[in-house]
Amino acid sequence: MNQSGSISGYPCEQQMPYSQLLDEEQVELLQRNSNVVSYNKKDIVFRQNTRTSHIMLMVSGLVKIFKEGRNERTVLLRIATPGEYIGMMSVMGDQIHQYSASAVENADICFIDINAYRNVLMENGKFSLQLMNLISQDGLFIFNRLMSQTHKQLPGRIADVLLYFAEQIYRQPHFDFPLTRRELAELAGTTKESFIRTLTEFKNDKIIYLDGSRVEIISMDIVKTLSELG
Amino acid sequence: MNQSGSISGYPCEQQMPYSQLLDEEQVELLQRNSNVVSYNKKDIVFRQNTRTSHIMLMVSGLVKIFKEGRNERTVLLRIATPGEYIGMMSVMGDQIHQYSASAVENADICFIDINAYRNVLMENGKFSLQLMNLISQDGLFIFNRLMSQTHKQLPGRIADVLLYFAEQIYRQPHFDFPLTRRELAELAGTTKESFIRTLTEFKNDKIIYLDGSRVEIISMDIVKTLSELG
DNA sequence: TTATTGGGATGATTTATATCATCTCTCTTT
DNA sequence: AAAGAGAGATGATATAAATCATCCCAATAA
Repeated sequence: MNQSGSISGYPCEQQMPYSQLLDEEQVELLQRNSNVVSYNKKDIVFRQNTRTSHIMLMVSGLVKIFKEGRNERTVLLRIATPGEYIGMMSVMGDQIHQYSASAVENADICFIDINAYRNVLMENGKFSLQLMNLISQDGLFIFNRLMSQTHKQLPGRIADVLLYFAEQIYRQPHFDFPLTRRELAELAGTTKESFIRTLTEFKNDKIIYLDGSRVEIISMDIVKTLSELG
Repeated sequence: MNQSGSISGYPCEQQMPYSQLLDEEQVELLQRNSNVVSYNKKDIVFRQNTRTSHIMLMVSGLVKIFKEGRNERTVLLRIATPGEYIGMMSVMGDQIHQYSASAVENADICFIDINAYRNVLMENGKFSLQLMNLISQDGLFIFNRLMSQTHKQLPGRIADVLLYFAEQIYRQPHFDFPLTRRELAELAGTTKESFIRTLTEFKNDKIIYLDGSRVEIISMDIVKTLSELG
């Protein structure tokens, strides 16, 4: 439930998108105002409804971003991978985290002081425009994910989850789910039981190979079709 | 289905958020590169999957932003009011409109050349940061709306629609729906029939007064409770 | 003027999926 | 070694909401 190590700030630059647009002075400013924090699997990074304190950039590992519902229902929005900012919309928006984040596997996250970062944005228009682009992409992505959850039915949503891991996270058609069935269900906007059932059907229909957390997409075409048909 | 008039560019400045952060030269640059286009009720402003061409700022009227589903299902995301940008996330994101927009009532929209606007962003860090804030807010807003649609059941979603008009659009507890029942249903993420039924229940329960498109929220407390309980 | 179309409203029926109830299996914990 | 505790799996049941089928009414077209 808590943070441990804290190494030098320099991995931040490597992972930071468009850091090549920064001049030496700007890099150094960010450097001086960053530090990397390590999290263990299941550690909470931040909780929704708390004030934002830093810009956070994934250095290594996986972190899940989720919304905890008042009446128990929690929704998993996305899995953040190295090189991605987390909580950026909230930092730039109303300064209150709109969702929570926790480590799915051990993760290092670079914390950058907001004011230093804003100063860089203020004086570097190109960098600033690129960040705007990232925030927009991020918004559109979550938007599409939620559209999937709202307006597709189960098989389409499960297919979306499979495609998400295969295309966005692992970039290959075979992988191990890094999440429990319950979490996967939250990612698909359904219940654990329904998720399992539908996944089992996919397995029986030979669309995927499945053994525990091991998955191999046998027919990518069918998965894509299911996703498109909704 | 088409655009008509086209007046001088100056209303843009009045409606543009944070225009007070611009210097005279920047205002003039935007001025020279803007023009206002008038739309009649039901006119399409832009269609999803088309390339973005301009920054668009609402000057007057109401415009609905919606996603058209392949298999007929269309989702109404929000109603844009004067002073709001439309399509901004797409312009700043991947340059392809992710949704469509059409006039709900006669509307004037200021079209600003993207390059002129970007130039201003590049040289005016404060303005740029504020825009980032707007985009983030916008993202969080749509995010919350879709969360409502995904994870609340009907009464909660209908309550959300009522609150949306009462609080965001008209800022008073009595108003006329500017949309048909079908469109309202799309806003609530349901079908026309289910929407009508639930609204009728609200009426029978004396939570609202309802006559045609006329609505008066009698018990704001109950509506808010319904929204919160989901 | 009559016919046609589209919105609004309701009842009856169907259906997708959540909920409930078990059962097994594997880890921890003691 | 025994006893929980939690994950995965599967069948039975319940239910919210979609779909289907009408009907009315007002606006527009022929």
